[in-house]
Amino acid sequence: MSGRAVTISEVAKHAGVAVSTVSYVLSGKRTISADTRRRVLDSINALGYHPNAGARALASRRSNVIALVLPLRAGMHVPVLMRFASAVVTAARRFDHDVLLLTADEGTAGIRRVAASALVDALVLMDVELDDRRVPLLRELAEPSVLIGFPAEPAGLTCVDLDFAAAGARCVEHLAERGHDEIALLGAPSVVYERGTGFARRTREGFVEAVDAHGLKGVALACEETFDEVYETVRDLLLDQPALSGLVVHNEAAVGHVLAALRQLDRRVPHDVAVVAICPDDVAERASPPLTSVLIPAEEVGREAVRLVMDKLEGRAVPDSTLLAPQLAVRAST
Amino acid sequence: MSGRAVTISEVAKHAGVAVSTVSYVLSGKRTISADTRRRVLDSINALGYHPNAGARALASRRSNVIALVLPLRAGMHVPVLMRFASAVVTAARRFDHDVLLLTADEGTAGIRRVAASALVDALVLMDVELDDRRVPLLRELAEPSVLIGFPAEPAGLTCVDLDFAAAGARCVEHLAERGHDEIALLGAPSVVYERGTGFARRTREGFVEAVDAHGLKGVALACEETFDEVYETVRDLLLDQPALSGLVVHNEAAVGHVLAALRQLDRRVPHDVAVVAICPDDVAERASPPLTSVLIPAEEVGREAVRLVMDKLEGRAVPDSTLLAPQLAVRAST
DNA sequence: GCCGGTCGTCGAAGCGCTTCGACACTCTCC
DNA sequence: GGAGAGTGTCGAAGCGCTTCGACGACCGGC
Repeated sequence: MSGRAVTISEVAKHAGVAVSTVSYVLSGKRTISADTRRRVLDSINALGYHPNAGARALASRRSNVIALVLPLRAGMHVPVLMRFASAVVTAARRFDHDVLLLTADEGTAGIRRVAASALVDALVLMDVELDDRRVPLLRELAEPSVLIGFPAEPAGLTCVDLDFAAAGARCVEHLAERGHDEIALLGAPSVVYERGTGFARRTREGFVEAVDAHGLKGVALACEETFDEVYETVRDLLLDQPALSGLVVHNEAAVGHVLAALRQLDRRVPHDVAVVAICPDDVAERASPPLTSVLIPAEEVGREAVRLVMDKLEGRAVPDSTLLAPQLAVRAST
Repeated sequence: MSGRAVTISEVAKHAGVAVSTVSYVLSGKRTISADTRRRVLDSINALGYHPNAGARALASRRSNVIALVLPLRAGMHVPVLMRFASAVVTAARRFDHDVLLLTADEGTAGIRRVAASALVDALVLMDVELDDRRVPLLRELAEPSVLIGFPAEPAGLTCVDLDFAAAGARCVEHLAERGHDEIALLGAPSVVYERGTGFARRTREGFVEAVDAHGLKGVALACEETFDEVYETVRDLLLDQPALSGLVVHNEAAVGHVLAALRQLDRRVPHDVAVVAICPDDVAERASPPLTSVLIPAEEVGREAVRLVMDKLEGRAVPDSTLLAPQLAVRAST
């Protein structure tokens, strides 16, 4: 292979047509006779032609690349982020776009750079905080963007996420249906609440409201991620509330430790304590016992984010806010 | 913001110089007087100029983008992959390159596409298998590439990785020094061995050889990743070999379960059983007790991979094989 | 049989940048 | 004081593609 790449004009010569005709065959922006199209396509295959991305971007003012901005911070459960990322890449390919990976090291400068240089057509930001430094920048950018997660002031932005408040409430409902009336939420590490990450707070709010609405006794706690800290938290919780019989865990990294702690404290799941998790399906299924859970629909969220950003790119109107309904999968833990 | 972007010719006009002069100021490929350079740089700042990536790629035949190919398969520990990825992005930025994220959904077609369309200048592939379908393709590509991990037949390729054989051996040595003479390796899930992933096998080989060399009794087992399976594996192991006193764990996802299983089987770490892990530092530190470990130097490997690929891009000779020496951090578990 | 309207194709003008050769200077050295 | 060797700058030719306007060929309608 290698050598110089095949260009569109070589294809045109080979097929006996004009360069522009080849371009129109590829883009479909003008009608081309079936016969000509056939000849052009054959030549493309015969020569192994691939359009040059730079030239195409220059001429069309579209790079067909979107940026995926991944902060990679403490307290985030990385496998979940990765599933989002993977879903975004797959979805973007369906729209014939590639994905440029941006991390937070560069701060907002990276976003500015790829937008100003027309390296990307649009942006998808993940793991958005309530007070996110990147948000003001987005507002002044010409490029469309979509956020996965909600900032404090989402007006004028396009955001998509699982409806975490509904997820928290759904877990409470499930436990209430099962007859538990004294329950607790073990949430994210406290640093995540302090940072004001939206999804953690929204889950807690949904939990608290549902507890009130059902007239249950319930408490919401932060939850660190080492075994020892989790053990202490669970032990103290059971000491305080011996009648506690239901637990909602919204912390992928801690969920295994919670189960281990319950084992060590001689509480059987689900007999003594029922456990509902908010976590990806694979984590729930791999746990012992497999956990009843509200799944975090990473694939769906990623796909939706891409769909929205493509709509914006085409100038179509999109809703400011897209909340995906939680789905509860009942397994052995409740 | 927005509106049309500033072009190089506007900068040239503003500074009262030719377009080519601006270009040379930016690239440094010809000498420019300090005075002219100053004026040009001022104009660039005043106008907020950012070179158009597409135009630059077209004219220079360099996109300043490298592809990062991430398979995202079963049995891989995702946080580790992510740390590699993050390191690659950061390192690439130091060379003024961006990173395009490719997953395996497209198979080898994605690699072919981004290379043929000149979207990327070079490729970094992660999580390489012994018999990797992507490898033959790399050989026929004009674009330079670097593999993180080793295929079975690495001749003519550039590969970089932790020296896993040395890591396995290092763990054995450490346990031998501590006086343990009956030990075991708990490795990756069996599917990973079957697939022929290099690092899992190389660790096992290093382990086995070192066991022989030190005249120890040792066994190497695959290790699944649910608690129940891990528990059974550990229980059976201790049943078979009651005198076993040292464990090497090379499986990030299972390491927490191994410790939980030992707790449940009333074996104290390190008093009854010493545990050495091969895993990222944060996992080792977060465990209870904190684990003596050979760290997986994701940042260093990622950085090295980028350095190598940039060298190749510049036409410099690079070694076929780069093995990073393992480093053992002693903590509370041995 | 002529007019207006598609339909299918072509040629050319860019898109914004890099890079090559040329040229006008200024030094340096014999 | 003139040859030779840098310096610093410019103009123009692309890089490979998209897209616009133009135009011939063919259609049906009166």
